[in-house]
Amino acid sequence: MQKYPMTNRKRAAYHHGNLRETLLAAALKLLDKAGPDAITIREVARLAGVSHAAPVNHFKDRTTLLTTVATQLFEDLDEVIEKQTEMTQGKPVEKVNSFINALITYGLKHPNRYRLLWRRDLVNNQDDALQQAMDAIYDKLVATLDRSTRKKRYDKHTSAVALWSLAHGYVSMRLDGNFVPMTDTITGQPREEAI
Amino acid sequence: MQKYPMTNRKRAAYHHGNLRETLLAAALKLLDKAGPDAITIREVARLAGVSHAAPVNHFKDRTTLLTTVATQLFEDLDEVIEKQTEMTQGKPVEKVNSFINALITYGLKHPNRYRLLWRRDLVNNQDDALQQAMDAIYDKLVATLDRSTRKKRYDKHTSAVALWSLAHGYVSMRLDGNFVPMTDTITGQPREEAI
DNA sequence: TCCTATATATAGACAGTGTCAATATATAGG
DNA sequence: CCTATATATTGACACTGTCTATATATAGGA
Repeated sequence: MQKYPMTNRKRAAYHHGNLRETLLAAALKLLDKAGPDAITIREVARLAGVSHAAPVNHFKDRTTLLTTVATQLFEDLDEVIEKQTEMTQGKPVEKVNSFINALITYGLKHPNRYRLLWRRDLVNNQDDALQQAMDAIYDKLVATLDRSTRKKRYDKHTSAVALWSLAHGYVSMRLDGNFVPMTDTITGQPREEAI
Repeated sequence: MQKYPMTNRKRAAYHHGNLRETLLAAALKLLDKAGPDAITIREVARLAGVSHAAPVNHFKDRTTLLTTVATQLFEDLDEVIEKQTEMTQGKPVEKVNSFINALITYGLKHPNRYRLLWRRDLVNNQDDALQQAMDAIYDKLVATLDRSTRKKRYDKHTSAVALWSLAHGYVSMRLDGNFVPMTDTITGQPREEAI
């Protein structure tokens, strides 16, 4: 039993039935293939097989669509990091290691997703869900960091921002192709074990 | 004696005479005012008082224009850094300090210029002049770093990339408004003396 | 079952964009 | 003076995001 009847099996009905998710999937596909700028309302609609104005019912405008995509990506990243840090044994500081490694690995593995994450010009930075998703990751880093040291030489936010900066700067430059490609210059070891 | 006669003092002649520089100045103005995306061929032409297709004679396309602007900005930055490090006294490592400080200060002082510097999607990354301008700065950091330590614990490129990453990541996040605005969390001192 | 409010879709228009082609005008050099 | 070349204009095209008006489908109450 279908929720929305179709006039025939091939053509979608006037009402798509699941357009919101279809649009998000199409946007993600475009993102991976051609980067953040390739996500246009009209192309996404085209991929979903609807008219160019249909998406407005689910996303007020392009910014809203991209904000939703970015939010989902942050949530994905959070999950990845969660898994990585969770299965890490040893001293607490090893969890910090895992955290940063997961971040870097994600960036190098999904260049265009990572790029969208930091394209503040493409999203609504005031969006609650987006802020929450970002905060969740940052808070996790701060907490992990806080548990990793007995004597606090630096404020935990200081360390968190410094670490995150280092990782983000590194990934950005790797993705941009700036400077030397440097898989193992930081530690002299394979990157997956670096930092 | 003007190079190109004018029909009257108000209206520019058919031939502008100095359009290339005028376009670059207009682009910079737009950049500072409204960011990289605000630099459109047509708006730049409008500011210069020429038709929308006139710029093509000086810049093949928008990417070429933005590449030229970015190149000039890198050259500017190089000069600023040069001056800062040059007038820095004390141990060699103080020059490294100055270098990074100059970089961060530039970013916080000229947010939109700094943003353009790292918008690889807007420029032609294969452009010789651009690459040369970028390399000049990076090479300067490597050289400064190399002179700052007797015993090399790390490869100089390793240190350079790490330092640059840290600074760039930090500035990016400050400009994006991510996390806490943190003028002095890194050292507990005013930023101009930090790192 | 019908009726209506609401959700969801379409089509068409508008202003804006980059870029191209055809054309016009100015300048430089023999 | 005359012509090649540099530089500018106008107009067109295919895109874009967004808006309006309109059409259709669904859901829920009478």
